[in-house]
Amino acid sequence: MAGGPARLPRLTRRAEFVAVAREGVKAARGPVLVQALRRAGPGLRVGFTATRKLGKAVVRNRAKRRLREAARLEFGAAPPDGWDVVLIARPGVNEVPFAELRAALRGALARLTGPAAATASAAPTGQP
RNA sequence: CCAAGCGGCUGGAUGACCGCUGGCCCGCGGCAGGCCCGCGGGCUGGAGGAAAGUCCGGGCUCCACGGAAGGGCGGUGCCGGCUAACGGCCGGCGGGGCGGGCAACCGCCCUAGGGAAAGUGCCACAGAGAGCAGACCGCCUGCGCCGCGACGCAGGCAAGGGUGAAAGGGUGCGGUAAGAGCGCACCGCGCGACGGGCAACCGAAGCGGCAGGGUAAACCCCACCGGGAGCAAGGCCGAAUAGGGGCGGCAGCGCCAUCAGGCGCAGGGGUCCUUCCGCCCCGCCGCCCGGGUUGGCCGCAUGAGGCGCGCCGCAAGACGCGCCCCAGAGGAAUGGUCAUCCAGGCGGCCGUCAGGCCGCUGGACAGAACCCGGCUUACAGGCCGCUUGGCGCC
RNA sequence: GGACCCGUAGCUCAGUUGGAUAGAGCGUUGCCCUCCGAAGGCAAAGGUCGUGCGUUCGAGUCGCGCCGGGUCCG
Repeated sequence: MAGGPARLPRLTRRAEFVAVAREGVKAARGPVLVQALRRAGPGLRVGFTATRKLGKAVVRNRAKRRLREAARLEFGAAPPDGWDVVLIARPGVNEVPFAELRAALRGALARLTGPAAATASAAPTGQP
């Protein structure tokens, strides 16, 4: 089928998260903050963050699970190619309806990686 | 039936679609093939009673291995039992509280509970006096004074007042100048033959005129226990390589040898300190630099394991038999979206108390990270048992 | 995974061996001063000592259990 790989390629190293936060662009929509960084290679890599300030372990784990499921459904059809994306959970991520969470993610991502944002974003590979 | 207290158990169910992850099997591809790797498919397993806090106890691993004595530090503290062990659990004892009863006594609940007649410290304020006894008001006798009162002096006393958390037994009678265990009775207290109990302890003839205030969650004493670090322990593979380098300090004696060096003794170090012994290893100590701690695998899930039955025990638990295998992630799986049902809550309607129907709402605390045994803390709702009290019925 | 530290007035902090009035500075409020304000002066209010239980005659202080915040090592 056209569902792509079952498991999205993931960001795992702390350095990768720091790079996306420092050099990428970001947009917040409701319960989710999206950071994105243009990358040289093909494909899409995603990382998920839920800080200790968000809540206890059960709250953070659930937040990342909901974000992961939303990302799977949103990115599965048409993954933005050549991007590293970090999804950061904000308060309310576990209380908002799931459709709303998907819409927020879709909106933020469109602003960052859409055609209008391609020119606004600085030279993607021109980092020192 | 209701309420309270105590103890224990449980911690929604079924299904659909889309996903994650461990194991087994099959197919395709990489490969000459197996192993292995990638992709796809099928079957199957996939959070907790607290997974939490990290407060204790262990297993396991490393610190080269082992033994003895002393010290320091830390912990525990009625008795007996259970346990691998514990600061845990069970059963008793002592103490305290509540309830019932005239009482003896009975029931429930709580309990960090060794030693204060080894020593040291502290006991503010008040008060005359606070740990050693003490005299402010006061009581009594004598003298000044023939008598009485007041006052003064000398002496006796500690009953009463007053202070305090606590004032060197309490009440009553006798006794006395006034008093005092000074004497007596009862109560309290200390010692205690003897008896019961494994023990804590219980009972107790008799003796004693009453000594020994409190504080050890103050120091301390006594008894018992404890080496340290932790799965990022530790090991293997890959990669890289060097049992690495620099500076400063200390390296004694003897023998052999041309040198390099070797051997023996001494000395130093080796996971709290000191001393001693066996054995092993190493030049040693301090500071600095470099490498490495970024990958993969093992450890890593058969265990003081669960469930059932029998049997012993008041119990905690022990034993025997049978059956079962029951999570293994790694920015970290066990999820997302719904439907119905079952508890619960709210509102409305019907109805003879019972109850029935409809709609809405709605599921606590919380997420394994090496593994066990406990403790503590969080927790919606439901269930069971015991005790006490109230009401109703027989 | 492990080792610790700190919670006292609105804020920053004192408070020794337990002892009875829990203080200081800034801030707040009121009054004075001034034409008005600032500064200054005078005065006052403001505290479950994070929380619960215990030891003691007596607890901010001692013991235990929790809650919250923070630090360090790997």
